[in-house]
Amino acid sequence: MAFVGRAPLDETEKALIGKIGLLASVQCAYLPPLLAQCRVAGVPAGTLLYDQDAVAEGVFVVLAGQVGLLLGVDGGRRCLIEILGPGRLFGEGGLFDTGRYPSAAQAITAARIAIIPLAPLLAAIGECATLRQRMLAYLSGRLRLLVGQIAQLKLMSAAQRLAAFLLSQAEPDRQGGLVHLQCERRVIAGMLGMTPESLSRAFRHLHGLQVSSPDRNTVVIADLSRLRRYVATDPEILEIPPAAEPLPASGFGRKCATGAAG
Amino acid sequence: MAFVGRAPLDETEKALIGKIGLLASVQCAYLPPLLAQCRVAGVPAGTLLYDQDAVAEGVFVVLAGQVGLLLGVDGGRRCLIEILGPGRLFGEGGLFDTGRYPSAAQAITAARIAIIPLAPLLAAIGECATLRQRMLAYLSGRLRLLVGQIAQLKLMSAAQRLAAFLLSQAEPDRQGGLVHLQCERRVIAGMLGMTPESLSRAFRHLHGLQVSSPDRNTVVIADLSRLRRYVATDPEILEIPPAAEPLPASGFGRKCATGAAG
DNA sequence: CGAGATGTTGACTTAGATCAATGTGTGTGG
DNA sequence: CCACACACATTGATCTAAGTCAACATCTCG
Repeated sequence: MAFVGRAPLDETEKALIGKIGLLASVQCAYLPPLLAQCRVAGVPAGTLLYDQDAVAEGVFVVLAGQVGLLLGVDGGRRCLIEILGPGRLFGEGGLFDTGRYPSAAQAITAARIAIIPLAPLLAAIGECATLRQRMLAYLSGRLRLLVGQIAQLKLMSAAQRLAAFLLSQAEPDRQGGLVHLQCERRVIAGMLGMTPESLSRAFRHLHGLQVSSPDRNTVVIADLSRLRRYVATDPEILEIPPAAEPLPASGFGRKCATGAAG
Repeated sequence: MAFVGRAPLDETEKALIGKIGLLASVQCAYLPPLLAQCRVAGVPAGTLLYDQDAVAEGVFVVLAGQVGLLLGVDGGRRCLIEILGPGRLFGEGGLFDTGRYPSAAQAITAARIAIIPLAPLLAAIGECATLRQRMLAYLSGRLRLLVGQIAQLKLMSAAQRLAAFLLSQAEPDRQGGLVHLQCERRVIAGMLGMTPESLSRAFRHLHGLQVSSPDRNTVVIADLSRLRRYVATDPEILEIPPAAEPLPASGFGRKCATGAAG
């Protein structure tokens, strides 16, 4: 791994790692030595932290900056699956079966990354029931998120996906919200499964719903609930009647499963 | 749960459950009593086995028939995430954190379902290291599959997704392969994220690659490797040069990350 | 300041959705 | 057993969202 420098964690960094869901408030004798074996590295933007199918050497935590997870399909094309910010764990994908990283990880911005070596982590998971439980919960949570992403790609328009993304990133502020985009638009476009051009147009579409972008890195949502309604809506039409419950042997084909009483 | 009948497992069914990845060849004192507590139920097509967000009562194994996992997004629309055949486990999504099912499950065809009650399963996982390991591996595997699906939705055309699906289902047969589709086309269309009409056209598109469908439930692939090449290909163009490795700080935006030496 | 990346906008193309019509089965009831 | 109805599959004719291509504006950085 082409990291530019490695050092032990300082106390602030230990605290950040201690806050991530997986390790938070675990009382486990294995944890302090695990943290002691962690190393931290600063990497410039664009660094490939590991490549898809490489043998897993450890898991990672983003301390600062942003990291992208990239998946390649046959034929060399890659797509951005997820953008990870500070506090996010990654590289755990192949830990428990293949032993290889299922996707590649690349620093989107300059970043600080904590490296948790494999052997002591696996040992700790093997010994500590809480940690085990956390790991299972963590994987379950990721699974749910990804399933949600699939549904979004299948059911929602580009503008709706952008709206959903903004909502997921927004810090609430009275009835509105504020979003800080630390990364480039093309990156966001990639994650939302569209081109930068389409993203630009999706933003313009959302202007009509009082979403404005005073500068490149900021998005202001004037009315969160209105945006939520937009996301929950069939493209174009507002205020649809509640959908019928899933009927026996139907409701699969059409995008919208509401054609019951026709 | 509106099951039409429950009975203990017979030996054949125990054998099938014993073959699924999660439980296969686990020597664990907790396993025989766990299997003894399982029940089996026959359900007609269309039965809703559980609904999204319902409190989890157990996990399930498909013994016969097919079960669909449906995820609803806000607004009542649902989409088919996965089609599960015999031997597949489901309902494990919220076991380790929320305690609720993250998606709904519906019988696509008439089906036989084994029900594994929650408490003894969790107990077994808590006690048996192998089972734990299997559970982690199982979740990791599912995670990878879903990530792959996301990439497919983002990068591949409808016909390519169909081709990938067929390849994943094909029983190899010399250089060709045979696929048995037990479910309706509309169901397949839903899972591939397209309409039945588009699926029909995708099939016609694949006729050009020697994929034929002599009857409704059968698809014959004359040349598996040719179809694989098609899946691995940028839409339209065959025989592309190998892609450049992911470059520092680029390769996110465009669908195809191959614009290096231009 | 200039060069190259990045973002936006417009014109155009296209993949796939939608709508509508027409087969094609697959029961169901007379 | 046949006629009827109904769901499913296919086909064709549009329509539209999003991709593509190209021009231009902007930003960043050497």
